Amino acid sequence: MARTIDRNARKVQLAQAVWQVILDRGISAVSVRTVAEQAGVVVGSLRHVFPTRAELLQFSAELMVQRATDRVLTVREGSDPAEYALEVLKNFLPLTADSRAELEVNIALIAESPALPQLVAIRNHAYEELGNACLRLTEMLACRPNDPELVERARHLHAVLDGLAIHLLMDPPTNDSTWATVILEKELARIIRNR
Amino acid sequence: MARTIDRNARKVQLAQAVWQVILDRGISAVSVRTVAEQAGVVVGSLRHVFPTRAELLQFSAELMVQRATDRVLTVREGSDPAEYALEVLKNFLPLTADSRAELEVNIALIAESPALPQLVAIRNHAYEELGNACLRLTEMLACRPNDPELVERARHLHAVLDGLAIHLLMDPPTNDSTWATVILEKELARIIRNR
DNA sequence: AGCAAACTAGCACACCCGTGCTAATCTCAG
DNA sequence: CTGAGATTAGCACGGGTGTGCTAGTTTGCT
Repeated sequence: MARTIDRNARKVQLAQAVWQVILDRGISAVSVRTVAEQAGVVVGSLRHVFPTRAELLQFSAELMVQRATDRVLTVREGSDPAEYALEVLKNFLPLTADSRAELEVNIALIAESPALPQLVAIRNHAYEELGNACLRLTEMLACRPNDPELVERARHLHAVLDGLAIHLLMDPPTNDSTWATVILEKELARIIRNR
Repeated sequence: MARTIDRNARKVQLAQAVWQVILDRGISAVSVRTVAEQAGVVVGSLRHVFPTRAELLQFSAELMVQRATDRVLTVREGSDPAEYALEVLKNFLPLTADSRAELEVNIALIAESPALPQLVAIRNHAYEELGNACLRLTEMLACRPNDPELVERARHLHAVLDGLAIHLLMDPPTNDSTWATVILEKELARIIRNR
């Protein structure tokens, strides 16, 4: 054997190159050549890890979802449930350069799904997970676990969350974005008030 | 002179071909050749109307915004303000095949904006218009025109609207979608209740 | 040291890309 | 009918695309 070295690290490096190309030049500019160049490797090396373009994009999408998941798992449950919920949900808003890029890439990959059917499964899974998270937080805030009535309320919250995410993406990144978290707080307060 | 015929109709025909290609094969598949083939014309003819690819995509985006605007303008103000507001806003949700395709194309074009900077201006304009519409409806429902306090409430509504739009896009088109309008009604009811 | 596996590097092919360009065809005003 | 401008048709160029393929090079276990 030889350098069994971090094959996964190489994959991550290449996925990040994919993201960068998407951010800089749009999804149409993503090719094995542009990505390899962005990553500073030759095409042959890239194709040793990802034999086809589809595999490259699929991994890039999966890693992005993984990143978001990991980020939200770092939030520790505190004393105040509302504060905890807010912290968790803020992780799904593009408030930092990283999460902003994440969302931008996400949208680009969704737009490409007609050509890459594998991507819709990834997207659907992430969507369901986020929906479940909203439901769990709603049940927690309302202190009524397993109440089917809360499903609609959770969907409402989920809609606000994704809507805010898009609106933040429209604003230039330098703009003040506290208004978004204020609206999110209001939405959480509604759930608590109606508990 | 010769057939000064509907040059604009031809443009519309080509724009629709663009949409169809995006829907079927993703934004990356949009080229002058694929679009011309989809429209049933040769590349030369397409390029007589749209000399460059950028012009083709720009017009396609603008027409899409125009379509949505036209659609919403057909709603007549009725007796019940809440009902009127709901009808207006429902036009921005992908509830029909047409509006669904519209949103899908919209997202694809947004994803391509790094490569086509003209698209972000179109997108921003549409976004602002929708924001203004939400504000006007909110003021109407709350019976408090020009109350700056309503700006945040209108943004909240706007977020719910766009969030629901995305969620409807995730669901297969055949699925029941009344839940979305129910949530929208609830959001409007909140505005009225707090008037 | 030796060697097999992992990795890098790159050539080659057939195909699609946008666009400049010319020639043929059509259609109506005169 | 005639001719001019609108429209269609298509060739050609340089360049980018994904991927099959073959050599070189490195690496670490035995």
